[in-house]
Amino acid sequence: MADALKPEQMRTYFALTEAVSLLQYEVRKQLQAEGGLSYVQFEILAKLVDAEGRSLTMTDLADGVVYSRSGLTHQAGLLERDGLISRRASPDDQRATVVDITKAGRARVADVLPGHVDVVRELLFDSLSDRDVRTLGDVMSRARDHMRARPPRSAAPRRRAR
Amino acid sequence: MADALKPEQMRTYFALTEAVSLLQYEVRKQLQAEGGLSYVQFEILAKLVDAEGRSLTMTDLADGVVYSRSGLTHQAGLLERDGLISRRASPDDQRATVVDITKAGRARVADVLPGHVDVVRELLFDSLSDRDVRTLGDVMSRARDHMRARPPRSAAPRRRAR
DNA sequence: TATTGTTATACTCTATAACTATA
DNA sequence: TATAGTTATAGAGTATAACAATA
Repeated sequence: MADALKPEQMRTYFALTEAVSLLQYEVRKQLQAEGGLSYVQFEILAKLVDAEGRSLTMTDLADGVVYSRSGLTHQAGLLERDGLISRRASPDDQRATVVDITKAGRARVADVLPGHVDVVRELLFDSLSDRDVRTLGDVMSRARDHMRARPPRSAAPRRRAR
Repeated sequence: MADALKPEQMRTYFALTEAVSLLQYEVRKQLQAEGGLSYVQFEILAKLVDAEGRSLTMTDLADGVVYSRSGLTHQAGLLERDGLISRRASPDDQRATVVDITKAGRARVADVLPGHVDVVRELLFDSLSDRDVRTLGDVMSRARDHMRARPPRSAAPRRRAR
């Protein structure tokens, strides 16, 4: 429980958070401007597109998104209001809600995706070599898996400040 | 203007955003739980601590933070209300507001920093070798510099979706 | 009893625009 | 005219807790 990070770790942490913050800012702006979508809404639609026809439950959608259930319900409500998704009771489990993406939803994704990709490429990948990209992917995949493997969100309370 | 990222780029983009998202979630939770601070508030205090006595203007603080002026004013107002910073007119430029961190502000940072560092180490650095850390730092520093070098926020309008 | 999902509600964050004051 | 900062206001996101329905 040392009280500081090594200088190299500090530098890395700051570079990582700052770069990602800049990227996120631009990505959010693009999604909003070109598709009227929040980032979460885009994530939901992208997951549904990725599901390739299989319909997903609210729980499936929540999985991997670090939001509360009610937050997801809210966002799904907005997407449904705009006709981008539809919801219905699951045939298998009457408690579950099954979500499908609509034609309009797919069209919306198709609308914003090119711009989204442009932003990511221009901001992030234009400054990285293929080798950098692979290395970055390896390192961050490892980090992500490590974080995912942690005890959920109900881990032991963090150390007391003192 | 190709319409897709290479598979390797996709993988890297997803790993990066997912890992950082998980990290941010935990960091925010920790700062709120142990110090009642939003992430932005913590950033402001950290910048002031880092300034080592030199006082910063609101513009200095806004620099590097991708928020609106009014947002910064709001957050600074909260910090001042809680006695963590103080504001006064600049002696040099009457238009400017000079911000200083108070004793209580420093104490608050000292309170939350250990827990903050713990979270970052446990979630991020525990899964990375020293070599990974250096590489990640190099790559993300380059990316950050590239993003910072971009035309501000008033760049040409993004490509039209089509 | 546990799980799925929604609702009601309240709070926080952020942005836009109008405004004051100084350079 | 341009810059520094604040205020007022409104909108969007998120969370908590209570709730209904099903497993």
